[in-house]
Amino acid sequence: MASNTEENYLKALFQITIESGNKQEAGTNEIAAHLGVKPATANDMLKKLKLKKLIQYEKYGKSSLTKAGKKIAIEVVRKHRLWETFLFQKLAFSWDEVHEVAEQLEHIQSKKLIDKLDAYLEYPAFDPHGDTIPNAKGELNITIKKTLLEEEVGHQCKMIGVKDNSASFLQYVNKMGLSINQTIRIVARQAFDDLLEIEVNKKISSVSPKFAENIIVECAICNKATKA
Amino acid sequence: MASNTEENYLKALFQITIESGNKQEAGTNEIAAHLGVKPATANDMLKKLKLKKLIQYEKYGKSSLTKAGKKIAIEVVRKHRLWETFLFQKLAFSWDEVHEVAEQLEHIQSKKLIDKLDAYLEYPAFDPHGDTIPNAKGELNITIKKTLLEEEVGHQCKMIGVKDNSASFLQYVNKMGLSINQTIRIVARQAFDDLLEIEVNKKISSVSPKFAENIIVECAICNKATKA
DNA sequence: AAAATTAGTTAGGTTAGCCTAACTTTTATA
DNA sequence: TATAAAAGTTAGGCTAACCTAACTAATTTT
Ligand SMILES: [Mn+2]
Ligand SMILES: [Mn+2]
Ligand SMILES: [Mn+2]
Ligand SMILES: [Mn+2]
Repeated sequence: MASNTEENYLKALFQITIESGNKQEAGTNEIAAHLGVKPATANDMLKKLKLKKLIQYEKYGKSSLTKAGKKIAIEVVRKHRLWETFLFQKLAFSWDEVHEVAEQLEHIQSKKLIDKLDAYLEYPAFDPHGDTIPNAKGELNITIKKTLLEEEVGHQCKMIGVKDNSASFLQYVNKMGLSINQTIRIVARQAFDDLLEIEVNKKISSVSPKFAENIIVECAICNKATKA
Repeated sequence: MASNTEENYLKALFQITIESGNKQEAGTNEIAAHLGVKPATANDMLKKLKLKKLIQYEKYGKSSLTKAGKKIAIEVVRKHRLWETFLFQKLAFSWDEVHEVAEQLEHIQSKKLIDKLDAYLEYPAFDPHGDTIPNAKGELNITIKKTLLEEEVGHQCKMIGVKDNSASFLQYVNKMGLSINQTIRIVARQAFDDLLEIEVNKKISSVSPKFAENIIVECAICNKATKA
């Protein structure tokens, strides 16, 4: 069983590699910076994780997850995102409050708990930030985060998250009648000032490009999801 | 901020003293045994907790909680019991599965989380074992655990927990139409064989004394709750 | 009251996870 | 290609939470 700290390293490596850039590896300093520890500390841990066969690592080289390490990393990500969804949907936490608490909850060890939580939330596909939630088998749909700004005119999409987590933006979002899972239809894009006309709940309104690029959407029509 | 381990020691001291016996103190060996560590280990921690002014302790003497220590202990107990209630009521865990997971969840640090969870559960007074849940102010109603066996004939009471957590007993309980918060009326007590006639959901049935002493009830009529 | 038992303490040691300071290897730049 | 900068490693040290073994104090038992 991996310790909380080991889980954090595996998650960091996963996020730096698979999620962010597309190279399947990360340097010691990069990992250390991501976790807020010194390179010397990360170095110790990388050697330990290698011994446990959770990562591949050679002196002076980059690190990458083994199959076993990736499995653990994805489980942690799954727990993190399910807890965020729980906090947001059931306990009325705001977007910007969920992450910190989920950092703690993601280390609770109980397969049963997380699978029951998943069922209780009705198997959500996305967390409140619009990130994909891996399923119980560890399958993760890596959807390219698409924003409302990029959505095509005429298409109907679903809001699945936000990029900006500031209270002011979230209030603005609420005022526009938008929330997670809300259906949005793109009515038109004004060439003159780039304003986007959208239809929400049968009401048409206009939003700025700046606003639109902070709304994450999913579109059944132009979906190009891939399995990881 | 107290570490998980410190919290466990404070909770242990609380449970040994206030809850169990009625002396407000416990010995080093007793605490060590309760936590499954060696006396030498507990001794180290007691000295540390004394330094932090969370307990009173003198060499070769018994230990007791200070006001600050008791506050933390009660917060941990509150979290433990609220999480147990959540697992039981919302995630359909059985009585005997909740404790282990709650041992982990009780250390999550977020005042907001626990207060929101409390609200979400509609401020429950008892956990699935029939133990009182301290409120947000740290007030704890120490109700003497009363069983169905001791309930008076004619009284109407509410089932708040069970003593026996075995799967077989729980199934039996279910079969009798009983569950948490279920109202039970005591119809009669047969002098001949001590069988208890109870009314549940307008249906009358008989239960053995052995059965009755494993059902924890609360009775509005004969309630003698006290504040701690 | 002495002896035996139990309770509690101290000293010294381990491991995980962190650090700083000094060093080495790799990579970038002149 | 030499040199400087960046990246990575090693050595040695710290604290929290555990341990064992040896000790001392308090409490029973005889
Ligand atoms: Mn997060
Ligand atoms: Mn997220
Ligand atoms: Mn419990
Ligand atoms: Mn309980």
